[in-house]
Amino acid sequence: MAEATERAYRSLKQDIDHGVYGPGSRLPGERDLAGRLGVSRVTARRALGRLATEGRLESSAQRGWFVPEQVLGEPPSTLQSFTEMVRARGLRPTTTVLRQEVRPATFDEADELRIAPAAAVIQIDRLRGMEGPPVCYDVVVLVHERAPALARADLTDRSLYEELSRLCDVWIHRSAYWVQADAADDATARLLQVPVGAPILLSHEVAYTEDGVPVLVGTNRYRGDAYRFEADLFRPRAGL
Amino acid sequence: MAEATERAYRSLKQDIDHGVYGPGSRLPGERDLAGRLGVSRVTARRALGRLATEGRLESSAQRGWFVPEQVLGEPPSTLQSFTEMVRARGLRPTTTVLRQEVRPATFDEADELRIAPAAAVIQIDRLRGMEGPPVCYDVVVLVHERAPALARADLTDRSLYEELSRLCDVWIHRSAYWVQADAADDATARLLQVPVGAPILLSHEVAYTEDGVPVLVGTNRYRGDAYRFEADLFRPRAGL
DNA sequence: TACAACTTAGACCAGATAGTCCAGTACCGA
DNA sequence: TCGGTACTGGACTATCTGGTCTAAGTTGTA
Repeated sequence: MAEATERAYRSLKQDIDHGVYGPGSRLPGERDLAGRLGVSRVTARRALGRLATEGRLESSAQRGWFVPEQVLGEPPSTLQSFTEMVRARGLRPTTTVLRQEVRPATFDEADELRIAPAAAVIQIDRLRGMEGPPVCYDVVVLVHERAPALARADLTDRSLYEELSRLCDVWIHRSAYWVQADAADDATARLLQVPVGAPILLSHEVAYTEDGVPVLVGTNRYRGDAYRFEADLFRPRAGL
Repeated sequence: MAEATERAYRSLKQDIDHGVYGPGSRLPGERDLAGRLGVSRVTARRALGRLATEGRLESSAQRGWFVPEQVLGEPPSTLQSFTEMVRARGLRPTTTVLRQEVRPATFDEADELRIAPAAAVIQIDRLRGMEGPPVCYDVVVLVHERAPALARADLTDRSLYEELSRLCDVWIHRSAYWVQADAADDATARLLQVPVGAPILLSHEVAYTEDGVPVLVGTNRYRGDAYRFEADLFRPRAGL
């Protein structure tokens, strides 16, 4: 396979592996896809065709390309919002907004978000639970310019990711994530109704759009006994 | 380098430096370029080739020459072994084997590993550190049949994943992972040299080959202050 | 003069590109 | 229910591109 086709093929395959296009979903149109891949439509079609022969994709004339539903499908390393995760467990997520204001960015934030220091950001503090006591204390800092509508949006019992998509037409595509175990400090213990020193899962996230533009940094503190972070990880084959 | 090639090289380099051809952009075709530079195509190609070896240009067959974007590499959502992670930080991983024996699988293990209950498994307990005090208490249970050589392999200061590949020709492709925050119990506290109740990052992993065959389940307990779990997550585009 | 190093023009190829046309599909408003 | 419209995958064409090769021309040096 030639170089451009190869690149397009790999890029598509990776997106499928990572669940960017989940099972059963339809890919963007060939013309759109070719544009995103930086390749002509004919080349994009060659890559799609190869994925189809491998059973990774199915085409339906005049309808589109689809990711086949697979019983044994590899669950992708998928980014799931708190709201989605709670709903997936059949519970109803609750969210209380503690703070929602526009302020200048700190140096660290400006660095992570690739904006000028002191540029306007929106800070949103929320307390989140699933029908019972609070489970998560959530602090999000967004670039004001990239999501202005969120400065005044009502996020009570709503998903920030969904509102970001609905109100601001911003879609989070990738997040750089880390989690570590920590002990609850005074403020966190009070908010999450646990003893000081209780185990807390501390997570930090920088979320990007498809273009690689950072949109928000989030810091979540979960009750250790009420939350577990799950992911599927892939191991790159050395040399490949 | 001869004179004509030298001239062409300098001219092109200057154009790139001065932003005539910006990052990510495509240069005019070789024939056109050769005309503008007042040299033959072969000479122009020599100059282009030299710029390519210097990393200032990239060629793509049948497409053109491109000015590389300066990329801040996107680390994929990658499975990294403890050994690899420690090495990536420039430290030397140390591993002490506490236990290494073949025993029948429990019901839970048989279920996760898709083997018959009481089938033979290898259990390996290790204490791991990076040059200093122990950081991780690591328990791995492998299917004996799928990796028999590991029953007697010496894993002191070695990576299990690497030995798995080297001795058993088994390559871990994907892992189902979860982590949660926990408090250190007596045994863990003693091994990791932390107070009872100190925050611990508890991780659990089921590792699969490319064929989707489960090979091992691992349970790691990390000192909360010494380890952080990192991943890149992708968000499936709902419905679109 | 002879030789080597460099440059040139030209041709050919497989791969890639933009563009067109077509028939089938989905969707929306009347 | 119907019709219009925008969009889709499928197929095809003409054109361009880098990669490779050959043969001839030019220049400088021994």
